[in-house]
Amino acid sequence: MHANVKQNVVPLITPGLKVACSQCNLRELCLPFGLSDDDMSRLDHLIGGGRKLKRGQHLYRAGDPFESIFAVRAGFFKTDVLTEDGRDQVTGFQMAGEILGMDGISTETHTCNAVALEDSEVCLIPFVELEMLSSEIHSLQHHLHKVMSREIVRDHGVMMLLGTMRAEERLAAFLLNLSQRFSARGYSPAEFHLRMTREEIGSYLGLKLETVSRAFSRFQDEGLISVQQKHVRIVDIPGLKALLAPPDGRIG
Amino acid sequence: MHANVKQNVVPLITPGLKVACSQCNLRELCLPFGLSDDDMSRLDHLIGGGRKLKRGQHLYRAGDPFESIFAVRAGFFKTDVLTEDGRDQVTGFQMAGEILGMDGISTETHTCNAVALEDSEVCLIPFVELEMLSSEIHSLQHHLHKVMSREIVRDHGVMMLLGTMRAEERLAAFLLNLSQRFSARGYSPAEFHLRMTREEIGSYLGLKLETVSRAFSRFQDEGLISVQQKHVRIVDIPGLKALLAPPDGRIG
DNA sequence: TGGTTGCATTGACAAATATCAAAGGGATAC
DNA sequence: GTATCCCTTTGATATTTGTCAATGCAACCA
Repeated sequence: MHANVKQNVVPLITPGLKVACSQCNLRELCLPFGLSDDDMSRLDHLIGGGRKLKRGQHLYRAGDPFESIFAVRAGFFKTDVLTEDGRDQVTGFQMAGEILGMDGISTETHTCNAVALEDSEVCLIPFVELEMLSSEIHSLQHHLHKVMSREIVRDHGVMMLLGTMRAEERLAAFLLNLSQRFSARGYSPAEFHLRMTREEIGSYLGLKLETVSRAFSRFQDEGLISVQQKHVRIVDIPGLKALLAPPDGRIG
Repeated sequence: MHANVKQNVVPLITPGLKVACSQCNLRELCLPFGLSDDDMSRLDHLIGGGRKLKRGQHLYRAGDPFESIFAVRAGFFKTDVLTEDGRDQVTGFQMAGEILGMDGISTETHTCNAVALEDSEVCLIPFVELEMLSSEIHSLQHHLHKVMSREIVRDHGVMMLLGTMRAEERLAAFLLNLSQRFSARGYSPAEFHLRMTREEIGSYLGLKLETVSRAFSRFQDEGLISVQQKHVRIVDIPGLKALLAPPDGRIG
């Protein structure tokens, strides 16, 4: 882990790493969604190459000057916020096609840390240039707004989770969310590897790692999932969904 | 309350309600921030008039088609999300100069409800036209992005609160946040009226209303605040801030 | 003005989750 | 290949918050 910190001092842009939205199989999930071929190639020219990160490396840190947003090309990230008083909250996990770094726009400084949870690859999208291009291409401008808005809506969902659900409901919602996102990327919705630790899941869900572990075990005992360390197989998706039923379920 | 629902069926645009950013004393807090006089008058022409709402009225509801964002001109709002399974989460409280409705951009449909908690007034900002103008006025475009980004950062702060703080810490953070926002608007940071019920505070903070009430009482017993129903006076701001000190405070 | 209704407070108890502690299992580094 | 370290699991107990219930307070309506 300390080794990674050291490597991270110099931002490792990989100039040879060719990226082209038009060739990318994530284009339907990512920023170029809905662009014409012509507009997409203009976006291609803007994108400042790719960058590879090893597991554990930071893509950016809170306090770094904001210059670009990032599109995850491959791999898996977490973002987290640290406060002066020592609190640490994981605010999200990002996978291929998802956009990172929009928190930095408001203060021109990143407000959270983004860390690769496995060897990963991102596209750099310089923000000043993206704004310039998006004033020319209306559909790009609108899609950028949609991406930012989607992040706001996603955050509201997390607030709902943290504000109204109990431990097992939170974990069920989390697993179903991962399942759905893997599925959208062509992976199995039922079987996947968790890239994060129990502690990171707990931080995201507002629980202690022991509580997360116990909930996993309970789900397994109940035949909802099969779990071994980081490998998860969802056996009973409807059963998991049923856990999210209303707290006043007997009434409704 | 039912009377309000009825009134709300017809959106009450108030055509006579003159609004002009250039004359508005909220312009430093609101969307026109940083615009030249000339650009501000272009924004003025775009703004589709104002709308007045009585306490309890909805500005918009989840499911409504998205057309505009709104700037709070006067008054006080809450936003909340309802799920099919009957959960209800207050996602924010908005006061003068703050922007409402950005959740609707992503799906072209509002995803939450916005309700006036006192008689209020908003400016309508038609979003299609705002995008058109912002492709011409770079500073407007950039400021819009900052406003959306600020919302994302704010949401991360709420996640931190919900994920890592205990009941009294949450309430202290909430009161300090209100205090700071009232202060920024020229009101007393120490004495204000809460526009929302204990239940709404609880929903926002992920607590039951009884827990909120007990925390208020405890703060009063400890001489941190003086509270009588909805009237709050903060007696000891540093004391409240100290409550947010690290959970591992003995160590650090 | 008096009653009604909704909101707030408080108490006693129950339930959920955190904390502390110990031990086992895998992955990683040497 | 083996030792180490980190992650995970599980148990016993403590703490926090929720639930249920009763009462009080205040504003609003008739």
